[in-house]
Amino acid sequence: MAGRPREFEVGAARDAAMQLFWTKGYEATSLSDLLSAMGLSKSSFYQTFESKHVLFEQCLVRYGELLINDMRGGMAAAPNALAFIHGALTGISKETRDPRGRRGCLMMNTAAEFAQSDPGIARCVKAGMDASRAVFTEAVAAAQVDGEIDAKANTEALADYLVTTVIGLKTQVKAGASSKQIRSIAELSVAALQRM
Amino acid sequence: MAGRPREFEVGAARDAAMQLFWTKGYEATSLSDLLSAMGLSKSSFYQTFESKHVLFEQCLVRYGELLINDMRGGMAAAPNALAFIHGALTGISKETRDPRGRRGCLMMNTAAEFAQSDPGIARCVKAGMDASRAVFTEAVAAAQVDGEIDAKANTEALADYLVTTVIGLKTQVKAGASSKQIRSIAELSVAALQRM
DNA sequence: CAAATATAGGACTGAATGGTTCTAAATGCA
DNA sequence: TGCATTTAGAACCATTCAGTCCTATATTTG
Repeated sequence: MAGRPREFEVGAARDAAMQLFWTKGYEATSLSDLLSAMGLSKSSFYQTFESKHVLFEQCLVRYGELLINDMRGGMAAAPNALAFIHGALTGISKETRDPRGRRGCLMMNTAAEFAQSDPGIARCVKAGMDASRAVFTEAVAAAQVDGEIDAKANTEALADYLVTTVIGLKTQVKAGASSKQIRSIAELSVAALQRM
Repeated sequence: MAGRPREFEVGAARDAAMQLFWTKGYEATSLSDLLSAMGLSKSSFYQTFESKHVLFEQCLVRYGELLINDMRGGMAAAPNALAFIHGALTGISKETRDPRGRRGCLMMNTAAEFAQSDPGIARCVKAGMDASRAVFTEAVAAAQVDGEIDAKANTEALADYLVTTVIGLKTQVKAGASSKQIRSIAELSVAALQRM
C-alpha cells in the first residue's frame, strides 16, 4: 500500500527555495539553482512541486506567513504598541550591514517583477500587504488606547502610512542607503506619527 | 566621405526602449520586443547601440534626467515650495487609474531587479536617487525659509523622509492601492512634515 | 562613378531555459 | 514475495535568448 518514504522535508525544501527566490528573484532563479539549493533531483522536484511557478506561489504565501508571525511576535514582545511600531521601523536600519538584509522584501520585489503581468501573483502580494497592514492597524489602535497616539486620528490611515514607510525604508536599504540614514528617517516617521 | 544617413532618431528610439524597459523590466524585455518597439532592424540596433545591456544603462540615465527635469519643472510651476512638495506626493494618487502609472518608477524597479548583482547599475540607481533627493532638499530648504516648515528641523533628514515616502507611495500604487488610499497617505505625510 | 554608410532581413551560433520521460536502483508495507 | 513509491540521473525536447555574420539594396557625398 505504501512505497519508499520521502527522504526530504517538503517544508524545509520549500523554505530553501524561498530564500533563493528572495535573493535572486523569480526569473533569475533557474531550475538548476533551485535543485542545488533544495538538495533535490529533478524527479523529486517535479513529483513534489508541480512547477517552478507553483512553487513560487507557495513560497510567497509562506513568506507572508513568516512575515506576519514575526510582526505578531514583535508586538507580543514589545512593552507597548508604540515601542513595537518604533522597533519595526528603526529595526530596518540593521538590515543595511548584512548583504542578506539588502535583499529587501520578497513581497515588494515580487510586486516589482511580476504584479503587473500575473494576476495570481498580484493577489498573493495584495494579501500579504493587507495582512501586514492589519497588524499595524491593531498596533496603532492599541497605541491610541494607550494615549501614545492621538485617539482622534484615523487608525486605518495611520496604518497605511506605516506600511508605506516600511516599504520606502526597505527599498532605500536595497538602493544602498546607510544605516544612519535609515534610522534617522525611521525616528522622524515615528515622531510624526505621534503628532497626527 | 559620408554614406547614407540614419533614418531614425537615436533619442526617440532610446526613449521607446526606455518605455518598454519601464513597463516590463530588463530581463522580461527581449531583443525582438525592443526591435519592434524601436522600429529597428537587428543591424541598425547593434550598429547604433552596443548591446541590450549598454542600451539599458543609457535608458536608466535618461530616465533619471527626465525625472529630475519633471521635478524641477514642477517646482518652478508651483506657487511655493510646500505646494510643490504637496503636489509631488498627492500627484502619485493619479497614477493608480492609468495602467501605465502602475509601472512604478524605473529606478526602483531596477533597484529591485538588479542593484544587488550589478555594480554599474547600482551606481546608476544611486545617482538617480541622490539627484531626486537633492531637489527635495532644495524644496525643503525653501519651505523652511518661507516659514512653512520649522527652520530648526534637519533639512537633509526631511528630504530623505520625502524620498522614502515617494518610494513607498509608488510601490503601493504598483501593489494595487486605491487612489483614495494614496491621497490620504500623501496628505498625512505632508501634514507631518509641517510638524517636524 | 566610386567610396562610404545605412537599410532590411535571414541564417546561424552557442548557450540556457523549463519541462517531460525513462531507466534502474532503493526502500517500505502487506 | 510482490506492489507501491521515491530516488538519482540522464536523455531528450522545444523554445527562447542575445549576439554575429552575411547578402543585397538604398542613399548620401566627393
